[in-house]
Amino acid sequence: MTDQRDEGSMPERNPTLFDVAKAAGVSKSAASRALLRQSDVNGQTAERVREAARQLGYVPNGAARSLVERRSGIVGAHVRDVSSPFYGIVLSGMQAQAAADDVSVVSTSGSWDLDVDQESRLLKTLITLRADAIVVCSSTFPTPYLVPFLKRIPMVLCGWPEDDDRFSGCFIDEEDGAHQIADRIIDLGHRSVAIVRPPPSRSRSQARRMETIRQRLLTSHSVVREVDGGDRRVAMHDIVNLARERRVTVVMCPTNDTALEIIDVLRSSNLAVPEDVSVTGFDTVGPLGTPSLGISSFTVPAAEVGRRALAMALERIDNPDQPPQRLLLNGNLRIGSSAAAPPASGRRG
Amino acid sequence: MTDQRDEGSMPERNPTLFDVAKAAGVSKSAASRALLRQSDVNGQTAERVREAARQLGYVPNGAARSLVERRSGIVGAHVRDVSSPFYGIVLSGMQAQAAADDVSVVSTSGSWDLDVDQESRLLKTLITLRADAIVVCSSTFPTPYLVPFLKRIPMVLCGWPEDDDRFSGCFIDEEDGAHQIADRIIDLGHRSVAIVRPPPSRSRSQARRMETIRQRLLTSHSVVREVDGGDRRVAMHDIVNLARERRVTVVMCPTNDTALEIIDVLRSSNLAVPEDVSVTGFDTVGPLGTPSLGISSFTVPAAEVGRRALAMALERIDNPDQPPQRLLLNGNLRIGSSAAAPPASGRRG
DNA sequence: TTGTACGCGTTATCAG
DNA sequence: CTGATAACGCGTACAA
Repeated sequence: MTDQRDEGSMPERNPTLFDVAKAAGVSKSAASRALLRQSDVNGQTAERVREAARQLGYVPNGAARSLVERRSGIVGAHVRDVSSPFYGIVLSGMQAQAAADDVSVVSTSGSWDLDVDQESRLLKTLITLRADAIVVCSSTFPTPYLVPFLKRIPMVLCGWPEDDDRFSGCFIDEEDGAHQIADRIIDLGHRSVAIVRPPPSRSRSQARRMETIRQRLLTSHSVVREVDGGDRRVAMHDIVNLARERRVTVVMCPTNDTALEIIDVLRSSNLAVPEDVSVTGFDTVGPLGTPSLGISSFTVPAAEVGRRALAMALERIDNPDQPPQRLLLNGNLRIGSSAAAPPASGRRG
Repeated sequence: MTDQRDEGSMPERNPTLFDVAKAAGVSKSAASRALLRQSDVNGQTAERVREAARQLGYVPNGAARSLVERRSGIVGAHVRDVSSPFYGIVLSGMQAQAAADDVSVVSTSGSWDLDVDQESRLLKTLITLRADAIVVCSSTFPTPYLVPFLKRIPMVLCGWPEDDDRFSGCFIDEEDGAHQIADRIIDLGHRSVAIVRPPPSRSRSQARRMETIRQRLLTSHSVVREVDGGDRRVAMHDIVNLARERRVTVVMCPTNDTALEIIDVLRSSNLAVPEDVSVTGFDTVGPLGTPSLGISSFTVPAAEVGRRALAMALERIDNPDQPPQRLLLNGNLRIGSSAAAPPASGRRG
């Protein structure tokens, strides 16, 4: 029954439901019902309460509400690397769906160099918040770490494919994308291909996608030369040499960032793209997706992935016992001005 | 004193402190003290409690803790547009600082097309969570909407400058950047300049930065032609014509995305960059910042802005009554291969 | 050192 | 229609 409180150092305290009730001259319960717009409340008093709430700038305390309602009304999203345009757009998509379904999405995030402990901490933040569901967007966090929570809270993975079939998830069908772009390069007539390997620690999915491309190329008896992308300077040097000596007619990259950079380096070395050598990227989203840039790449529906992942999460909140469900979304291959048929003098494998 | 609970539809319930205590054969309070590593607790029992907590996979309920401690231990970040590389990197910077200071950062986010109501909703989410402080990264959300909360919760603005001096904030010194890049273009000898205006609704800061550039150019008696960036196709058409007719020798863009696209369009139109026409961008972060692309631009310390903004927020939690504090961080001008002296035949203003 | 009792702000139940 | 009252899970004086 404390009516007085000790003022902290902050000038003003967040008004509580009690404050609103007092101002409206009713009890907490009546105020609560009025604000929740439940039916069994007098229109007069209800209006008084709402007015008082507005005057005071009342915002309900989610902690208290979460405690008694046993649900927080928020969905947590963990995004390993927000500075990646792909995941930024995924997050935007989730937000759009959230607005439509009247839930709040809050996210924890980091950068590409997070280690497992740091990501665990971020996930624990979401668990501590008692998010009603969690969407995990990280292509490096080992799923076994998530398993203990799987029985307690709906979880869905999101982004690039994850094999663990204990989990639900919404993914880009990247194997299909890798096949599409490899096939197209073969169709164009290329048989001598350089592929750029990303540093494996940075992204499992990038490594895997290039491996898939390599496998596919080999089925057409192409000659595939691998360039280690670990050291950027060395990689650029190697690529220019390969192209200049006509040992490859196309350079395939794990991302569009890399492709863009390589195109620039090649042109600076007086090699014409695509006349002398073609270049391809992957996972076009954001600014690098503008048509006029013409990077040949696999364009992915990032926002759609976010939307669907959130929808899956919400569905699992209502029905937590359903079996894991996996959704693969297709991207589109777009051959822009950075790729064309190999030059006539190009070697054949 | 309820010992039994009704199992919901979720297979397993989150274990509570009570569960841990029961498993360790002690009371809730003892368990609490053991987990909080307070001193007045027997080493034996403490270990038993911690073991039980580990066995059960206990994660404290943040709502309950927040309620009793009257602080949530989380800092909220609202980011209007996470798909923008700038804010993605700002968020990464905040996260780095948060890890160092042992606080959790959770964020709400959207995309560039959020309206005021939607952003209000997102902010209210953070207030409802009772975040201990809030960092607002939005160059369009009107500060008056924030004022009511200013007295209740430490807030700091972050990103591009905001004039309202009731607020603390950490910003890029973009006026300086605008001056630097304009001055440099003048120094290179350009006197006929096209500047691309962004659609004003999209970003106040972009509009303002171009206006600053324009003002600065006028001091050197340059001829400034404005191109409305609202319709991309029309803008591109206009720019190509201006360049082809030698009515401008340089095109200045509000962002690097735009610059990159324009460079590509110009080159496709058989205009050499920078030989025939120079192009500049702004706010280089992320993939578009790779040196080899050579976009001439103002490069900004986005991660640093995030770090400092979070540090300011934490400082205000401890000392909420301090007056508003503003921090301006400088970027670096980098003239890459996209800008050079105007061609000899370039007109003079 | 340990347990008991209370309160944080809210919703839900049940008497009036 | 309204107002007490009991939880929700946790930290913490206070008593043992």
